[in-house]
Amino acid sequence: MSSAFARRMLAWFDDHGRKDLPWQRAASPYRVWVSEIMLQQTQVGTVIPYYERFMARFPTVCELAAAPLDEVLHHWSGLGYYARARNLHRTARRVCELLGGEFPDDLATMQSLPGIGRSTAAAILSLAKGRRAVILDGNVKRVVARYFAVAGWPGTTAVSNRLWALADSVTPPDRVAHYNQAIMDLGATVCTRSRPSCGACPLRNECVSHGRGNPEAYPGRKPKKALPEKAVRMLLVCDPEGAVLLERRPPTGVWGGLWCLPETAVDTDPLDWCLDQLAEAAVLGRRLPARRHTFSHFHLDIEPIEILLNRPGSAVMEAQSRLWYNPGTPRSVGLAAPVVRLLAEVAG
DNA sequence: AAAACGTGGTA
DNA sequence: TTACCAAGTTT
Repeated sequence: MSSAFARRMLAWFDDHGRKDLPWQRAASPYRVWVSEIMLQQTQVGTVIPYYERFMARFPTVCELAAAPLDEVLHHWSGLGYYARARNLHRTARRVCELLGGEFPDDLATMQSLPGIGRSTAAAILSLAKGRRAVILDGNVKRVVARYFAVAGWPGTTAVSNRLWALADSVTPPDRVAHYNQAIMDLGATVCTRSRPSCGACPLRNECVSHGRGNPEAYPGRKPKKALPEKAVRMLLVCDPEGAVLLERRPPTGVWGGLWCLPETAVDTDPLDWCLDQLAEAAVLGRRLPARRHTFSHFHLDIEPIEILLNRPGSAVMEAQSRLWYNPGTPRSVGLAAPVVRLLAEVAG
């Protein structure tokens, strides 16, 4: 039995829903899974080109499992939240090697896979397998919070539990793939965070916050905190052939597993660093303009300094986690966005 | 429970 | 320029 909420949502979907997104064509658990991971905290327009490149290179879960992590991170380079890519690779190996290449049929097993939480598990089961499963992403939270006028910030357990229960109560038993797509589409295109188009909403007559004239008050905002400040120096150690020294980041933390420029404290002498780390004498090159990088949880002031070596990097002693990267002949490794920008500036 | 985890768009 | 935040999960 389906609610008026669901019936209106499905009728709206038939006329206005999105039905031609890349991951909706030939939908399969693998294709939906990759899209759902990419779409976590990331907008559709940003994801599409990454998705197309990724699926062209890794058409099946076992081809993804067989690939080196460096190549997976390479295809993720610039998308952010790189734990998603590391977990994607781990889950691909598990599904290919332990589950015979098939994704699980139940929510609990699906959710036990790395990087797949409650909402993503439900999205895969409903969108790719037609199973009734309740999703609660940012769009659903906004639609439900406004429709029922649920006060408070969804980051708290109490509000989150309430939203899950309400989302469950309006999710119909049939056509769940269309329904879940519909409520996400409505949140993305009509019930937007600011200036929602309530005149175009199929739920406006029953929407509590619309009735009260304050839909934008929902969901409640996250309490704001001052972001910590950090400052680092990034070394562009260049050899005569145009190669730049990169270091692999630790597997956890910011840019985990990616190759980045060597970082030092801002008061470290870069030439001393070369002597120390590379046993090489060097000269200072250009000083590039400092830039500010804003993460979701801190500010990072980056002070890039170019250093010139007088012999090829290949001749210089290199540690396990270092490589000489020549932008002219790029290797298939993951690079953080600020590093890509800096390399382009040095080349130009 | 709260913090960590990226990047680009928007106001 | 800064603040806010988008198809969340993990620790």
